[in-house]
Amino acid sequence: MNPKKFGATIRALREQQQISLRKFADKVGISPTYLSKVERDEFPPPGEKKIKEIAEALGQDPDELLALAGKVSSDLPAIIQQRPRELASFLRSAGELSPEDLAKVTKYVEKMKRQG
Amino acid sequence: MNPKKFGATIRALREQQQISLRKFADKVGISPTYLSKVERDEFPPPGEKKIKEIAEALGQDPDELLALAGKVSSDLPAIIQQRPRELASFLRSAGELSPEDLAKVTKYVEKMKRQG
DNA sequence: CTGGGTGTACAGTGATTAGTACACATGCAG
DNA sequence: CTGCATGTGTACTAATCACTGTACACCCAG
Repeated sequence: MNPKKFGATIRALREQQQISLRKFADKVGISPTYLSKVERDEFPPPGEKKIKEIAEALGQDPDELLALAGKVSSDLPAIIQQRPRELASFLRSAGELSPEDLAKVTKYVEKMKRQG
Repeated sequence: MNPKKFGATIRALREQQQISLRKFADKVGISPTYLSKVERDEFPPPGEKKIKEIAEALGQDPDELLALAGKVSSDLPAIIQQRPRELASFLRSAGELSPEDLAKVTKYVEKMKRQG
């Protein structure tokens, strides 16, 4: 989507929690320099692991934050690889579904899981 | 899955079509040296683009071949990023579904698409 | 016995990814 | 006006990725 909003987003959230850049960098295990550049979208977002730590520290959904960074949690590709044809074609269809229809599908799956 | 079967698989298929390594390398746009190493699983599989050309040249499903290579077609992550929460949670559920149940879900989606 | 085709060994490379260290400037508290 | 915290500019770097070129040994046809 918008490829330049990751940094701005996490900066805003960090400022809401009143944490200094250095403290936050330290908490998520990166250098302050790097975080500074990332927050101003001067550097691309970090790797998956760091993004997940950032999400945790900021109380955000990791998948959402990864998406903002133009990434996807690596367990999802791993799942797709188990059944490439079915899941690939599902996803390509799902891309065309309305949000409501997608919600129906999700409910359908939930039901199946409950029934075992 | 088996992280060392990609090369062996494409070598077998290539030999079935009776194409020489050099000709095949040329056809898919890589060097013979490289193909040789890849086919003996001495080098990791090539990038997505080349794998798709290989799939085409061998008449295989690209998603299947990509999966063998431990990869996923990049349009799928792109789709997931449109609705990270829903699709991530769907996939994590789908990972636990039996093949039959997954087939049911796929049919359900197909039906929705036909109905618009 | 040479010339073309087969696959392979060895050695490297250019681009990208995911960062780091060090030094600096500004502001504000005591 | 010192001293400490804040964020930032400059300059690298180590590792990985996705390959390539050159040269070689082998086989077989003519």
